[in-house]
Amino acid sequence: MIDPQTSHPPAPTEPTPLTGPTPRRSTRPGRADPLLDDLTTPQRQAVTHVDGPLLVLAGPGSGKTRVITRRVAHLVTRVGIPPWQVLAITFTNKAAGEMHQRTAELVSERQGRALSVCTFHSLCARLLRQYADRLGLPPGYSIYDTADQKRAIKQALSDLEINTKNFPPGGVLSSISNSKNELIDAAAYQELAGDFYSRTVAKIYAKYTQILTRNHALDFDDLLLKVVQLFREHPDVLKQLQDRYQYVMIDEYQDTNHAQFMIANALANRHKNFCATGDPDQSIYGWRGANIKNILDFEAHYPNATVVRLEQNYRSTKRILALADNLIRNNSRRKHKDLWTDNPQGDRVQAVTTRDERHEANWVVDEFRRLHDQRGTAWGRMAVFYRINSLSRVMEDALRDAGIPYQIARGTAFYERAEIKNAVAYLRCVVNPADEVSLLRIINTPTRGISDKTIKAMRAYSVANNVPIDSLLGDPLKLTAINSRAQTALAKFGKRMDTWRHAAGFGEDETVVVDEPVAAMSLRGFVEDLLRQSGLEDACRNDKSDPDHERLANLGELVSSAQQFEHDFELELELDGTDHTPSLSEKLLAFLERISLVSDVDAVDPDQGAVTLMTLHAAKGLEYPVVAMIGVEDGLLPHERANADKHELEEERRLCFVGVTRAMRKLYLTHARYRTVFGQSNATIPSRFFQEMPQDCLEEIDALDDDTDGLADSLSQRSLPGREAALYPPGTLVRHPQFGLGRVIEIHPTGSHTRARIAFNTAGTKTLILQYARLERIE
DNA sequence: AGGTTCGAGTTTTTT
DNA sequence: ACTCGAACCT
Repeated sequence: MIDPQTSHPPAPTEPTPLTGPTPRRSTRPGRADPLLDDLTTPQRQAVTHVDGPLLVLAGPGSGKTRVITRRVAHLVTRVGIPPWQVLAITFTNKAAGEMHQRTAELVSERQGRALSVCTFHSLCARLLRQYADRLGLPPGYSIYDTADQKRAIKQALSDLEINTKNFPPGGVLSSISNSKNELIDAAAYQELAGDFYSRTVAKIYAKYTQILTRNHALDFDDLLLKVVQLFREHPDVLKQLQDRYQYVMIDEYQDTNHAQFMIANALANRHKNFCATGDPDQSIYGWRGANIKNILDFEAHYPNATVVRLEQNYRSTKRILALADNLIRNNSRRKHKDLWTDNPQGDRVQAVTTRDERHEANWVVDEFRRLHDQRGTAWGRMAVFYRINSLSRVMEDALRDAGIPYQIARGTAFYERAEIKNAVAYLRCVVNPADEVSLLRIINTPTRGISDKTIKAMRAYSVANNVPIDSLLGDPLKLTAINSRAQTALAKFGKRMDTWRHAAGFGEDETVVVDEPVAAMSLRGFVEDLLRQSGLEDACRNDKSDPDHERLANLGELVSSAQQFEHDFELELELDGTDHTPSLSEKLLAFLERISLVSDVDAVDPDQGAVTLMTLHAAKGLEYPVVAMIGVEDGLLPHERANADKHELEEERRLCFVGVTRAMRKLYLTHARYRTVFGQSNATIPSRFFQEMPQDCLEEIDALDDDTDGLADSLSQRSLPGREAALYPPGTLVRHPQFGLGRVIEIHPTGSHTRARIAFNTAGTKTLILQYARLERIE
């Protein structure tokens, strides 16, 4: 597969075999090289940089991915660096996959496979499995997502008898998470805690850590934290890794947090071949602990660093770029770049005022339909961005009603469904018996006679005697507080779990050798059996609240995804050349790890031929010819929670900048006069960011009088746009009920509508749709 | 034991 | 408006 954007074929003269001539440490400048031919001077400078620290400050659409992939290919095929010495870290799994593929196209198949391209979290998960024994980690540890974390926090709160009112789990969790990212553990947090709130959080933090340890579980932050710990406590491991990964590249460096900074630095510290790419203006994860100073202070950390600025934009029109540039100039905490482009001027960016969120969604849908029907723009080339997920709903409804294909970038949504979470919890329990959060989730799901009372008794016993809760399944007689019927139910369930565990190849004691027929079982088969034997499948089949058996279908989908994963995983190992057939237990471990680390954008398929809906955060790194940003209102963008803090406001501005710069040709920024929140309609104010955009790049569209709710659509179909236009030639003096007197500047029919640009005396210049604007001709 | 109803909290963004 | 948990009912 060749990227259509790559205008040249991936040089057939390659590859240079691994066993080729002695590595050359320089390239010959005069000779044509397909890796360098079509690059600009700064791009080439970045690509041909070999040793020593390098910072690439890449503006939006400046060909950053191309530079990274070319640089890897250059290192491998021109300089002669063994591909397995190259480590490239990206922000999402999808980005990793794409980068891996695009790089692999430039080198030999064999070399491509030997490259390491992954995210920080997947790298860490892998290292922790590999070096589990060094840290005393159980190899089957669970990775807790936010929902699991909240349950653990709630458990901590109830163990400590702390009121969830004053200490909301979410808030406590984010305090803990921020601390972890700063490498502050529970003990250090306690030291720093001054006020009552922090002192209490310190207690919860300690308890939470204890619960996770007891459950053999790590949260997302722990993945990073434990690797930092691994490097600190085991210098030999670090040295081994430093020598293996001599060339370290980190993309989206502006979004790395302190822990990630420590990991990257530790890895690159020995050889100093550290290439960071990113753009401080696109740093949008500060709330998650990302430290923009990592990129701003790069040169201070590496005084001899080479810095390359990529300022030419290949993506957007002049107007879109100028609008973005003007906006971002309002930030103070940045490294200025002179963004420019050779692309055409393009249309003005349309700033659209609509009545409410339904009207807004319908306006976007109508406009997209017009572009599709009249200009032949494919659905897959259009996208809608919003600040918060809840805005997707109206948009979805409108697209569905209009019969337009769409996809939502919510890769994790599937795994958040209750039936899927249950199934996954079973799998986790099989792999990790100590995982109490997962166990409690499924112990009576579907119901099997284990009541809340029984569960309470189990927890009480487990806490009082400091024994793992799962041990009670094998020995329920210890629980004197419950009746014999409950004890039997527990024992039966314990037996069931043991059978699965054995089938999966996880013996209770390490000496158990897996039987032959068991080892031959597939991951798919195992998941299927588990769904059937656990009763999950029957529960879904008999679920009366789900007549379409959607849940059952989802379970089927999980089986398919297990099968798909199994196939990919085996293929991967096979291609790796390692002569090793993975056992069921290995496959299961890897499958669970994958499930835990999927991200929202991972599900976006650009070739699906559907309009794509996503949050501004998920949009980073993507581009679309047509983009509509909805809900561009104060309180939403910038978000109200960011209003107070100057830094947070700057982050909101960067978020807006990211959204704007995704657009290649057409951009719409819409806001609604009234928006319904919690079922209550509230008046809104257009985003203050509008005032920071250059007016000559904007076109204000007033859609307040449009009828895009479908009622008058049939009427407007009948009107003749051409004739209407003739009635209002440019120069005509008109009166608008709201805007007063104005003069028509230009007028043109567009499909069923006629648009008129009118300069009003007091209300400024607006573009109105003639059929809806109740205009009056003044003679 | 299991289902139902009622009330509270929810919505910022995510690996 | 919608989801989740706790109390309450069968």
